[in-house]
Amino acid sequence: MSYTIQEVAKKMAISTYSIRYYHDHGMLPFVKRDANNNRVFEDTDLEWLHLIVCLRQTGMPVERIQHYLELVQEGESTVPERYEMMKAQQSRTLDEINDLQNHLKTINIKVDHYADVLIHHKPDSFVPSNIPEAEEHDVYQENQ
Amino acid sequence: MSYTIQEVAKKMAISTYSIRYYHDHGMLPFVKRDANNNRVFEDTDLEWLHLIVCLRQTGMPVERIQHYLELVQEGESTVPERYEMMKAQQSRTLDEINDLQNHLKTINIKVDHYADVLIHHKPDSFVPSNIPEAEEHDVYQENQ
DNA sequence: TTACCACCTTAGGACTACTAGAAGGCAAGC
DNA sequence: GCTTGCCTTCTAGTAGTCCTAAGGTGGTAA
Repeated sequence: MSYTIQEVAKKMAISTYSIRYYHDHGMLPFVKRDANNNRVFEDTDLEWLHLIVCLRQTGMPVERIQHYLELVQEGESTVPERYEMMKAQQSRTLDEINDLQNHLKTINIKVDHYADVLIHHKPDSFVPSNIPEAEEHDVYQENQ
Repeated sequence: MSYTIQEVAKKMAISTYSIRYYHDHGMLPFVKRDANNNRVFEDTDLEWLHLIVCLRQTGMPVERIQHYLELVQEGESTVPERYEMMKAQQSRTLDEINDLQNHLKTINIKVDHYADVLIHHKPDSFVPSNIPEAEEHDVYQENQ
């Protein structure tokens, strides 16, 4: 199966700008062109792109993704480094999900509060946000 | 309690650059200065900042956050708009958590695969990513 | 045949939200 | 008096994405 850039954008739920950016920066090395110089995407290109989108949306910078894709093409000797990269990305993503779930609690409190104000005519509190004790971070070190 | 910018950065797990950025852009309207022109943060400022960090990290643009904070200061008449904003943010965040959990599955497959290659000496597959059917999006509309 | 639409292309600039560096002020300690 | 270390402001740079301009191609329809 072949796809146009538009079809791929729709399938992956990203913009055509981003796809061209990834292609122009060497992250989609197997994409072909047709007689009119238009990009032609095959299923393997979609698999590459799927991984790129996955890594990008879990916070890996483009430069690291480029490095990872080079490692894949270098072959089996690079498996240890790729393993470490994926483990790091795994724990990053778990942390991010955890952070988002904590943030969701804060947002839920806001939603519930405003519903109370609107439906039960409770007074609006000016306090913008209550900080749960557990959300304090004391491990953060700047400039390291 | 009063805090320096450094202490606040540590507490909130963000950089001092970001805090200054938020302050300079009017998002921390109550922050005082000491005799040496240094920023002095009180507990209410931490509450504001906590909400800013929460909204920012769940994807709300700075401009929208500024607007929200203006609404809070305008008083109770703006509760309906604030309610809509928080509900939108709630569903955005739920979607993002869901996306991350799907991406995590892809990463988990990679980690498991590399572990297999390293420990059980299975061959490395060149296939970068298998695209689950369920992850295809056909609702995406570009330029809207 | 000409007009028009819808898609593609490249090049280049604008934008957001930081991020970093330079240069300097002030207070405490030796 | 000097160093250290924190703070300040100002300016410039960055990543990644978005957008526009200007143009090419193919299909259809009056």
